[in-house]
Amino acid sequence: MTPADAFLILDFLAGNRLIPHSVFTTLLASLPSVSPHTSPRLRAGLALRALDSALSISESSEMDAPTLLRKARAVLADPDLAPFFPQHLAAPASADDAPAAAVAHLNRLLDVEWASLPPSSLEIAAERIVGSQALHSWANADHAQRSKLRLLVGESTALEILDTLQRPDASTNHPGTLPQVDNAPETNGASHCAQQNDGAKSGLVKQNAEADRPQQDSTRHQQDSVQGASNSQLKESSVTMESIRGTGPDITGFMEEATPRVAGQFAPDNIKNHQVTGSKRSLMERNPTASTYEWDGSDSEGKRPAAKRRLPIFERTAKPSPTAAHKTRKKWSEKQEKTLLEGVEKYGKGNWKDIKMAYPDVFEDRSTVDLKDKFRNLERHLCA
DNA sequence: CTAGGGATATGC
DNA sequence: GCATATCCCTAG
Repeated sequence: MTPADAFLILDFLAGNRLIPHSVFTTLLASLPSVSPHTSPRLRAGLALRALDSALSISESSEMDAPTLLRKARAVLADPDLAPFFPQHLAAPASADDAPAAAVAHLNRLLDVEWASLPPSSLEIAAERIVGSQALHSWANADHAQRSKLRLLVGESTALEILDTLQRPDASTNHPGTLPQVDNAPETNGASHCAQQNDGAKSGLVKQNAEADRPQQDSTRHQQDSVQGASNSQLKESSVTMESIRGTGPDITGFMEEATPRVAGQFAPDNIKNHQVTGSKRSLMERNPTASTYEWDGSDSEGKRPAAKRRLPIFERTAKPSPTAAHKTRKKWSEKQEKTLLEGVEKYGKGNWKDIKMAYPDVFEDRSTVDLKDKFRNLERHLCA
Protein backbone atom coordinates (compact mmCIF):
# COMPACT_ATOMS: atom_id res chain seq x y z
CA MET A 1 0.00 0.00 0.00
CA THR A 2 1.34 3.38 -0.93
CA PRO A 3 1.52 6.22 1.56
CA ALA A 4 -1.03 7.99 -0.61
CA ASP A 5 -3.45 5.11 -0.19
CA ALA A 6 -2.78 5.03 3.51
CA PHE A 7 -3.63 8.68 3.76
CA LEU A 8 -6.92 8.22 1.95
CA ILE A 9 -7.97 5.43 4.25
CA LEU A 10 -6.88 7.24 7.38
CA ASP A 11 -8.56 10.41 6.28
CA PHE A 12 -11.79 8.55 5.83
CA LEU A 13 -11.65 6.40 8.93
CA ALA A 14 -10.48 9.04 11.36
CA GLY A 15 -13.38 11.30 10.48
CA ASN A 16 -15.99 8.59 10.78
CA ARG A 17 -17.32 8.55 14.28
CA LEU A 18 -19.12 5.29 13.77
CA ILE A 19 -15.91 3.36 13.52
CA PRO A 20 -15.03 2.27 17.05
CA HIS A 21 -11.85 3.62 18.52
CA SER A 22 -10.49 0.15 19.08
CA VAL A 23 -10.92 -0.72 15.44
CA PHE A 24 -9.45 2.55 14.34
CA THR A 25 -6.42 2.14 16.58
CA THR A 26 -5.75 -1.30 15.19
CA LEU A 27 -5.98 -0.05 11.64
CA LEU A 28 -3.80 2.92 12.41
CA ALA A 29 -1.04 0.66 13.65
CA SER A 30 -1.07 -1.46 10.53
CA LEU A 31 -1.04 1.36 8.01
CA PRO A 32 2.08 2.94 6.62
CA SER A 33 2.96 6.13 8.38
CA VAL A 34 1.42 9.32 7.22
CA SER A 35 3.47 12.45 7.33
CA PRO A 36 2.97 14.93 10.16
CA HIS A 37 1.93 17.40 7.50
CA THR A 38 -1.38 15.68 7.25
CA SER A 39 -4.48 17.50 6.21
CA PRO A 40 -6.43 19.74 8.56
CA ARG A 41 -9.41 17.47 8.26
CA LEU A 42 -7.44 14.44 9.32
CA ARG A 43 -5.97 16.28 12.26
CA ALA A 44 -9.37 17.52 13.32
CA GLY A 45 -10.73 14.00 13.06
CA LEU A 46 -8.00 12.63 15.25
CA ALA A 47 -8.55 15.35 17.81
CA LEU A 48 -12.31 14.77 17.95
CA ARG A 49 -11.68 11.08 18.21
CA ALA A 50 -9.42 11.58 21.22
CA LEU A 51 -11.98 13.75 22.96
CA ASP A 52 -14.74 11.35 22.11
CA SER A 53 -12.75 8.56 23.60
CA ALA A 54 -12.13 10.49 26.80
CA LEU A 55 -15.80 11.28 27.22
CA SER A 56 -17.11 7.81 26.58
CA ILE A 57 -18.08 5.67 29.49
CA SER A 58 -15.46 3.03 29.92
CA GLU A 59 -16.57 -0.56 29.84
CA SER A 60 -18.50 -1.96 32.74
CA SER A 61 -18.45 0.55 35.53
CA GLU A 62 -19.98 3.91 34.93
CA MET A 63 -17.46 6.58 35.41
CA ASP A 64 -18.44 9.61 37.41
CA ALA A 65 -18.81 12.94 35.76
CA PRO A 66 -15.86 14.65 37.47
CA THR A 67 -13.54 11.93 36.22
CA LEU A 68 -14.90 12.18 32.71
CA LEU A 69 -14.52 15.91 32.80
CA ARG A 70 -10.95 15.63 33.98
CA LYS A 71 -10.13 13.25 31.16
CA ALA A 72 -11.78 15.48 28.62
CA ARG A 73 -9.91 18.53 29.83
CA ALA A 74 -6.66 16.65 29.68
CA VAL A 75 -7.34 15.91 26.03
CA LEU A 76 -8.37 19.47 25.31
CA ALA A 77 -5.17 20.70 26.90
CA ASP A 78 -2.94 18.23 25.13
CA PRO A 79 -0.48 20.37 23.20
CA ASP A 80 -0.51 17.90 20.35
CA LEU A 81 -4.26 18.05 19.96
CA ALA A 82 -5.37 21.38 21.33
CA PRO A 83 -4.59 23.36 18.17
CA PHE A 84 -7.07 21.30 16.21
CA PHE A 85 -10.12 21.77 18.33
CA PRO A 86 -12.55 24.43 17.30
CA GLN A 87 -12.51 27.46 19.53
CA HIS A 88 -15.72 26.79 21.37
CA LEU A 89 -14.65 23.26 22.15
CA ALA A 90 -11.19 24.16 23.24
CA ALA A 91 -12.43 26.79 25.63
CA PRO A 92 -12.72 24.86 28.84
CA ALA A 93 -16.20 24.57 30.23
CA SER A 94 -16.78 27.14 32.90
CA ALA A 95 -15.61 25.96 36.27
CA ASP A 96 -18.91 26.84 37.87
CA ASP A 97 -20.79 24.25 35.95
CA ALA A 98 -21.65 21.09 37.65
CA PRO A 99 -19.41 18.39 36.21
CA ALA A 100 -22.35 16.44 34.86
CA ALA A 101 -23.69 19.48 33.06
CA ALA A 102 -20.28 20.31 31.69
CA VAL A 103 -19.88 16.81 30.35
CA ALA A 104 -23.28 16.93 28.73
CA HIS A 105 -22.43 20.28 27.20
CA LEU A 106 -19.17 18.97 25.80
CA ASN A 107 -20.95 15.97 24.36
CA ARG A 108 -23.39 18.19 22.57
CA LEU A 109 -20.64 20.31 21.11
CA LEU A 110 -18.83 17.17 20.10
CA ASP A 111 -21.90 15.90 18.28
CA VAL A 112 -22.05 19.10 16.31
CA GLU A 113 -18.38 18.97 15.43
CA TRP A 114 -18.57 15.39 14.24
CA ALA A 115 -21.52 16.20 12.06
CA SER A 116 -19.70 19.18 10.64
CA LEU A 117 -16.51 17.52 9.51
CA PRO A 118 -16.18 18.04 5.79
CA PRO A 119 -16.31 14.94 3.63
CA SER A 120 -13.12 12.97 3.30
CA SER A 121 -11.23 12.64 0.05
CA LEU A 122 -12.61 9.16 -0.40
CA GLU A 123 -16.15 10.37 0.05
CA ILE A 124 -15.58 13.13 -2.44
CA ALA A 125 -14.22 10.59 -4.87
CA ALA A 126 -17.25 8.40 -4.33
CA GLU A 127 -19.42 11.36 -5.07
CA ARG A 128 -17.57 11.72 -8.31
CA ILE A 129 -18.07 8.18 -9.50
CA VAL A 130 -21.56 7.37 -8.26
CA GLY A 131 -22.91 10.62 -6.94
CA SER A 132 -23.80 13.98 -8.32
CA GLN A 133 -20.90 14.04 -10.75
CA ALA A 134 -21.12 10.47 -11.89
CA LEU A 135 -22.45 11.20 -15.35
CA HIS A 136 -19.77 13.73 -16.03
CA SER A 137 -17.04 11.38 -14.86
CA TRP A 138 -18.35 8.45 -16.80
CA ALA A 139 -18.91 10.45 -19.94
CA ASN A 140 -15.30 11.52 -19.96
CA ALA A 141 -13.91 8.08 -19.20
CA ASP A 142 -12.44 5.95 -21.91
CA HIS A 143 -12.95 2.24 -22.15
CA ALA A 144 -10.24 1.30 -19.70
CA GLN A 145 -11.35 3.87 -17.18
CA ARG A 146 -14.91 2.66 -17.38
CA SER A 147 -13.76 -0.84 -16.66
CA LYS A 148 -12.17 0.46 -13.50
CA LEU A 149 -15.26 2.39 -12.60
CA ARG A 150 -17.40 -0.69 -13.05
CA LEU A 151 -15.33 -2.55 -10.54
CA LEU A 152 -15.59 0.30 -8.10
CA VAL A 153 -19.30 0.95 -8.25
CA GLY A 154 -20.59 -2.54 -8.91
CA GLU A 155 -22.21 -3.99 -11.99
CA SER A 156 -25.78 -2.91 -11.46
CA THR A 157 -24.91 0.69 -10.71
CA ALA A 158 -22.59 0.76 -13.70
CA LEU A 159 -25.40 -0.43 -15.92
CA GLU A 160 -27.71 2.26 -14.66
CA ILE A 161 -25.21 4.98 -15.29
CA LEU A 162 -24.20 3.69 -18.71
CA ASP A 163 -27.77 3.36 -19.77
CA THR A 164 -28.48 6.91 -18.76
CA LEU A 165 -25.45 8.07 -20.65
CA GLN A 166 -26.46 6.27 -23.80
CA ARG A 167 -29.82 7.92 -24.03
CA PRO A 168 -29.84 10.42 -26.88
CA ASP A 169 -31.79 12.93 -24.81
CA ALA A 170 -29.60 12.50 -21.81
CA SER A 171 -28.79 16.14 -21.50
CA THR A 172 -32.38 17.21 -21.33
CA ASN A 173 -33.70 14.35 -19.34
CA HIS A 174 -36.18 15.06 -16.64
CA PRO A 175 -35.62 14.09 -13.08
CA GLY A 176 -36.83 10.69 -12.24
CA THR A 177 -35.72 7.28 -11.31
CA LEU A 178 -33.14 5.55 -13.37
CA PRO A 179 -34.51 2.95 -15.72
CA GLN A 180 -33.63 -0.63 -15.12
CA VAL A 181 -31.68 -2.33 -17.83
CA ASP A 182 -30.63 -5.89 -18.15
CA ASN A 183 -27.99 -6.03 -20.82
CA ALA A 184 -24.27 -5.63 -20.45
CA PRO A 185 -23.04 -3.21 -23.07
CA GLU A 186 -19.35 -3.71 -22.53
CA THR A 187 -16.89 -6.47 -22.14
CA ASN A 188 -15.39 -6.41 -18.77
CA GLY A 189 -11.71 -5.73 -19.00
CA ALA A 190 -10.97 -6.19 -15.36
CA SER A 191 -7.84 -4.20 -14.84
CA HIS A 192 -5.96 -4.70 -11.67
CA CYS A 193 -3.42 -1.97 -11.57
CA ALA A 194 -2.15 -2.64 -8.10
CA GLN A 195 0.77 -0.46 -7.29
CA GLN A 196 3.78 -1.89 -5.56
CA ASN A 197 5.48 0.51 -3.33
CA ASP A 198 6.61 -0.88 -0.06
CA GLY A 199 9.00 1.83 0.86
CA ALA A 200 6.57 2.90 3.52
CA LYS A 201 7.61 2.78 7.08
CA SER A 202 5.28 1.71 9.83
CA GLY A 203 4.40 3.88 12.73
CA LEU A 204 1.81 6.17 14.13
CA VAL A 205 0.66 9.44 12.82
CA LYS A 206 2.41 12.25 14.52
CA GLN A 207 0.70 15.50 15.17
CA ASN A 208 2.30 18.70 14.14
CA ALA A 209 1.48 21.08 16.90
CA GLU A 210 2.34 24.24 15.08
CA ALA A 211 0.38 23.61 11.95
CA ASP A 212 -2.63 25.58 10.90
CA ARG A 213 -5.91 25.21 12.67
CA PRO A 214 -8.54 23.35 10.79
CA GLN A 215 -10.52 25.87 8.84
CA GLN A 216 -13.98 24.46 8.97
CA ASP A 217 -15.95 27.42 10.07
CA SER A 218 -17.14 28.68 6.75
CA THR A 219 -18.05 25.44 5.08
CA ARG A 220 -19.95 22.94 7.10
CA HIS A 221 -21.07 19.72 5.58
CA GLN A 222 -23.45 17.03 6.52
CA GLN A 223 -22.40 13.55 5.77
CA ASP A 224 -24.72 11.45 7.81
CA SER A 225 -25.82 9.24 5.00
CA VAL A 226 -22.29 8.55 3.93
CA GLN A 227 -21.26 7.70 7.42
CA GLY A 228 -24.14 5.36 7.80
CA ALA A 229 -23.22 3.49 4.70
CA SER A 230 -19.62 3.10 5.62
CA ASN A 231 -20.51 2.00 9.07
CA SER A 232 -22.35 -0.98 7.84
CA GLN A 233 -19.23 -2.18 6.17
CA LEU A 234 -16.65 -1.34 8.68
CA LYS A 235 -18.01 -1.45 12.12
CA GLU A 236 -17.48 -5.14 12.52
CA SER A 237 -14.43 -5.54 14.64
CA SER A 238 -13.09 -8.19 12.34
CA VAL A 239 -11.96 -5.64 9.80
CA THR A 240 -8.38 -6.17 8.82
CA MET A 241 -6.10 -4.37 6.48
CA GLU A 242 -6.05 -7.47 4.32
CA SER A 243 -9.60 -6.78 3.39
CA ILE A 244 -8.59 -3.44 2.01
CA ARG A 245 -5.11 -4.13 0.77
CA GLY A 246 -4.73 -5.09 -2.85
CA THR A 247 -8.35 -5.58 -3.66
CA GLY A 248 -9.94 -3.89 -6.60
CA PRO A 249 -8.59 -1.17 -8.80
CA ASP A 250 -6.53 1.68 -7.58
CA ILE A 251 -9.03 4.26 -6.50
CA THR A 252 -6.45 6.97 -6.23
CA GLY A 253 -6.60 7.24 -9.96
CA PHE A 254 -9.90 8.94 -9.54
CA MET A 255 -8.80 11.24 -6.80
CA GLU A 256 -5.92 13.02 -8.37
CA GLU A 257 -6.45 16.38 -9.96
CA ALA A 258 -9.98 16.56 -8.79
CA THR A 259 -10.41 20.05 -10.04
CA PRO A 260 -9.58 21.17 -13.54
CA ARG A 261 -7.00 23.83 -13.84
CA VAL A 262 -9.13 26.62 -15.11
CA ALA A 263 -12.74 25.99 -14.34
CA GLY A 264 -14.18 23.47 -11.98
CA GLN A 265 -17.62 22.16 -11.40
CA PHE A 266 -17.10 20.81 -7.96
CA ALA A 267 -19.18 22.60 -5.42
CA PRO A 268 -18.80 20.92 -2.05
CA ASP A 269 -22.06 22.25 -0.76
CA ASN A 270 -23.90 20.20 -3.31
CA ILE A 271 -23.10 16.99 -1.59
CA LYS A 272 -25.47 17.52 1.23
CA ASN A 273 -28.38 17.89 -1.10
CA HIS A 274 -28.51 14.19 -1.60
CA GLN A 275 -30.99 12.05 0.19
CA VAL A 276 -32.17 14.68 2.56
CA THR A 277 -35.55 14.20 1.03
CA GLY A 278 -37.24 10.89 1.19
CA SER A 279 -37.04 9.87 -2.43
CA LYS A 280 -33.78 8.98 -4.04
CA ARG A 281 -32.54 11.58 -6.45
CA SER A 282 -31.84 10.45 -9.95
CA LEU A 283 -28.33 10.68 -11.22
CA MET A 284 -29.72 12.53 -14.18
CA GLU A 285 -31.25 15.28 -12.20
CA ARG A 286 -29.43 18.50 -12.50
CA ASN A 287 -28.25 19.68 -9.18
CA PRO A 288 -30.08 22.95 -8.62
CA THR A 289 -27.23 24.48 -6.69
CA ALA A 290 -24.50 23.38 -9.04
CA SER A 291 -22.38 26.14 -10.42
CA THR A 292 -19.32 26.69 -12.49
CA TYR A 293 -16.77 29.30 -11.74
CA GLU A 294 -13.48 30.65 -12.90
CA TRP A 295 -10.60 30.15 -10.56
CA ASP A 296 -9.01 33.20 -11.91
CA GLY A 297 -12.07 35.31 -11.49
CA SER A 298 -10.43 38.18 -13.27
CA ASP A 299 -13.32 39.38 -15.35
CA SER A 300 -17.09 39.43 -15.39
CA GLU A 301 -17.81 36.50 -17.60
CA GLY A 302 -20.94 35.42 -15.81
CA LYS A 303 -23.04 38.35 -16.87
CA ARG A 304 -23.24 37.44 -20.49
CA PRO A 305 -26.78 37.77 -21.80
CA ALA A 306 -28.75 35.01 -23.42
CA ALA A 307 -27.37 35.97 -26.81
CA LYS A 308 -24.53 33.59 -26.23
CA ARG A 309 -26.78 30.73 -27.16
CA ARG A 310 -26.65 31.86 -30.75
CA LEU A 311 -22.93 31.95 -30.97
CA PRO A 312 -21.33 29.34 -33.18
CA ILE A 313 -19.16 26.63 -31.81
CA PHE A 314 -16.22 28.99 -31.71
CA GLU A 315 -17.71 30.56 -28.66
CA ARG A 316 -15.40 28.75 -26.35
CA THR A 317 -12.28 29.97 -28.03
CA ALA A 318 -13.53 33.51 -27.88
CA LYS A 319 -13.14 33.46 -24.14
CA PRO A 320 -10.31 35.20 -22.30
CA SER A 321 -7.56 33.13 -23.81
CA PRO A 322 -7.39 30.74 -26.73
CA THR A 323 -5.57 28.06 -24.84
CA ALA A 324 -7.06 27.91 -21.40
CA ALA A 325 -5.58 31.00 -19.88
CA HIS A 326 -2.60 30.42 -17.72
CA LYS A 327 -3.57 30.22 -14.14
CA THR A 328 -2.15 33.01 -12.09
CA ARG A 329 1.50 32.38 -11.47
CA LYS A 330 2.26 31.31 -7.97
CA LYS A 331 5.76 31.44 -6.68
CA TRP A 332 6.91 28.45 -4.73
CA SER A 333 7.38 29.13 -1.05
CA GLU A 334 10.48 28.01 0.73
CA LYS A 335 8.42 25.62 2.77
CA GLN A 336 7.05 24.04 -0.38
CA GLU A 337 10.52 23.68 -1.85
CA LYS A 338 11.89 22.06 1.27
CA THR A 339 8.92 19.77 1.54
CA LEU A 340 9.33 18.77 -2.08
CA LEU A 341 12.97 17.87 -1.53
CA GLU A 342 12.01 15.93 1.58
CA GLY A 343 9.34 14.14 -0.36
CA VAL A 344 11.69 13.18 -3.16
CA GLU A 345 14.14 11.85 -0.64
CA LYS A 346 11.43 9.83 1.06
CA TYR A 347 9.43 8.52 -1.86
CA GLY A 348 11.88 8.86 -4.69
CA LYS A 349 12.05 11.13 -7.71
CA GLY A 350 9.15 10.49 -10.02
CA ASN A 351 6.61 9.44 -7.41
CA TRP A 352 4.92 12.81 -7.57
CA LYS A 353 1.51 11.49 -6.70
CA ASP A 354 2.74 9.90 -3.50
CA ILE A 355 4.59 13.04 -2.56
CA LYS A 356 1.60 15.23 -3.15
CA MET A 357 -0.65 12.97 -1.12
CA ALA A 358 1.87 12.76 1.68
CA TYR A 359 1.73 16.52 2.19
CA PRO A 360 -1.81 17.44 1.19
CA ASP A 361 -1.86 20.84 2.82
CA VAL A 362 1.55 21.94 1.62
CA PHE A 363 0.80 21.03 -1.97
CA GLU A 364 -2.88 21.82 -1.87
CA ASP A 365 -2.65 24.15 -4.83
CA ARG A 366 0.06 22.27 -6.71
CA SER A 367 -0.57 19.51 -9.17
CA THR A 368 1.70 16.52 -9.52
CA VAL A 369 2.94 18.07 -12.72
CA ASP A 370 3.79 21.21 -10.80
CA LEU A 371 5.83 19.11 -8.42
CA LYS A 372 7.64 17.47 -11.27
CA ASP A 373 8.35 20.77 -12.99
CA LYS A 374 9.54 22.41 -9.83
CA PHE A 375 11.89 19.60 -9.03
CA ARG A 376 13.26 19.79 -12.52
CA ASN A 377 14.10 23.41 -11.84
CA LEU A 378 15.67 22.68 -8.49
CA GLU A 379 17.75 19.99 -10.13
CA ARG A 380 19.01 22.45 -12.69
CA HIS A 381 20.30 24.60 -9.88
CA LEU A 382 22.23 21.76 -8.38
CA CYS A 383 23.81 20.84 -11.66
CA ALA A 384 24.74 24.36 -12.61
C1' DC B 1 0.69 8.82 -14.16
C1' DT B 2 5.11 10.69 -15.56
C1' DA B 3 8.66 12.74 -18.65
C1' DG B 4 9.87 16.04 -21.65
C1' DG B 5 9.19 19.78 -24.81
C1' DG B 6 6.89 24.04 -25.46
C1' DA B 7 4.38 28.35 -24.16
C1' DT B 8 3.95 32.16 -21.26
C1' DA B 9 4.92 35.31 -17.49
C1' DT B 10 8.35 37.83 -14.87
C1' DG B 11 12.62 40.12 -13.73
C1' DC B 12 16.75 42.47 -15.20
C1' DG C 1 15.77 40.80 -25.50
C1' DC C 2 17.49 37.00 -22.66
C1' DA C 3 17.22 33.95 -18.56
C1' DT C 4 14.47 31.86 -15.45
C1' DA C 5 10.25 30.14 -13.12
C1' DT C 6 5.90 28.50 -13.70
C1' DC C 7 2.34 26.54 -16.31
C1' DC C 8 0.50 23.77 -20.34
C1' DC C 9 0.30 19.92 -23.73
C1' DT C 10 0.92 15.37 -25.06
C1' DA C 11 3.18 10.86 -26.03
C1' DG C 12 4.13 6.65 -24.03
